[in-house]
Amino acid sequence: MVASLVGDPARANMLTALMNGRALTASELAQEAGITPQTASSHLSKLEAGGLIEPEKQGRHRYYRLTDDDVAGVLEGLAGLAARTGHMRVRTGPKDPALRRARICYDHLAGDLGVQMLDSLRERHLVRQKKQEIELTAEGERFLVKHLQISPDMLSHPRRPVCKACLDWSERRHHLAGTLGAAMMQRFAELKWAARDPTPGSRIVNFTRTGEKQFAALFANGKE
Amino acid sequence: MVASLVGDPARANMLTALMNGRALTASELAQEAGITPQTASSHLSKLEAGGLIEPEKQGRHRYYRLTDDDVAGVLEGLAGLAARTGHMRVRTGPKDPALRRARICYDHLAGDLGVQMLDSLRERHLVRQKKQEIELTAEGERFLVKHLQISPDMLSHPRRPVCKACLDWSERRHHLAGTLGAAMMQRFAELKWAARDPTPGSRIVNFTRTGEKQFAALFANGKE
DNA sequence: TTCATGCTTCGATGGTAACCGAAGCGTTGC
DNA sequence: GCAACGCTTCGGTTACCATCGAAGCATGAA
Repeated sequence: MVASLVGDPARANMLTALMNGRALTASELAQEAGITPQTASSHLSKLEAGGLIEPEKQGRHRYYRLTDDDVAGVLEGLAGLAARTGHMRVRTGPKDPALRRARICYDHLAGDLGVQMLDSLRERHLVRQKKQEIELTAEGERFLVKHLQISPDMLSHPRRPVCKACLDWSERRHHLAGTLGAAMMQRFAELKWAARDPTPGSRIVNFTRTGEKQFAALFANGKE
Repeated sequence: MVASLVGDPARANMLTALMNGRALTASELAQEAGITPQTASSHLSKLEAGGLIEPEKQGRHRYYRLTDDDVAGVLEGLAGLAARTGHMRVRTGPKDPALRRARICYDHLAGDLGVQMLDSLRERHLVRQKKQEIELTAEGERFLVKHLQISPDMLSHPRRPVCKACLDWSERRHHLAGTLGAAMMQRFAELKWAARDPTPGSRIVNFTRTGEKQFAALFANGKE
């Protein structure tokens, strides 16, 4: 049964580590799960037999990746159910620091930097938020035009809200979604501040050195 | 962890028995799983604590049902993965023929007819699919407007893809999910082609006589 | 009240599987 | 050749948890 495979904490940690789409070696996965290589080897053969992961030999390394998007989708679903009950596993969210820091969520910025950005906008009254509803203020509109050359007209869409709060997987706090969230992410890419990781299937967003500085200056946070 | 709950064979059998959407008593579930009532009781409290099932007291009976469609959806997904490896549990898919033919998966159409629909769309190049990604073609958009009065603008959603492949529990093949899948199911209901079974909690979708004809005409399949 | 039914709690038992140490095997590099 | 490295296999230990018998606690019927 597939569920029992995912049910074991060690295996669940391994699968979580593979959720970013990249392949990892057996030893890396062992370290992720906090177990010895020989135990990990046993787990990995079971996961492979169950069709959840696929191996790829490369020299003396063995890389493992999730079999396909169906597997990833079911794992997301399970994580979703787990999150509802509040009975989250101890290790919450992605372990990969890069993935934690900045990643793509659909088409906008998520992770540490995404949360920080929304915090900054809220703190300086560039947006107003109550619950999931976010509203762009007049100052906010001026800010966007001045610093990011984003005009409010570009943002309206028949069915999609301009601003929306999106719960962050790793941070458990909100980041900015909606057409504005997407437009800002696109602008960061155009300005060469950041780019999606070239690895196929990766959700990591890499910031350049200067991009990170500019970003930090623009979205400074009072608490830091 | 949710997965470990589903992982136990006895609990899995109970959940499978509940997959038709109806509520069953504790003793019935014990019999389904082939265990004594006291063991079943222990399992049921765990499933309830995990948020997978909900109890309803009625006299000296306790009826249990799946919490909601999300739970059913994730269970479908797990069953789909299990089916792929050939390591199916003895009880394969839904027993009820009506459930096999057409049922609700989250908010879209699943079962024999759901799979047939996506097959037809793909075959006539109304959608393009590679793996889990499905894309609506220009012809597809025209088709939707002409035959189902569904305009593409209605479909965009900040957090949900328009099209998505969803692995079918009984058929082991994909059917159509996403906002389009939901919109089409809704349209079928509005056109009185089909309706969810009135039994509370049931996931069966009943097609009317004329509805079935219209559906078959619209989504004819070359192989049949 | 008294009894029957449906379900839960308690306590003890047993089987399964995760886990690690040690040894084995294949690959890479010197 | 030899050594280092990455991973797997084997054996034995341990911890967890599913399981059931017996008793307890409700509800409903007589």
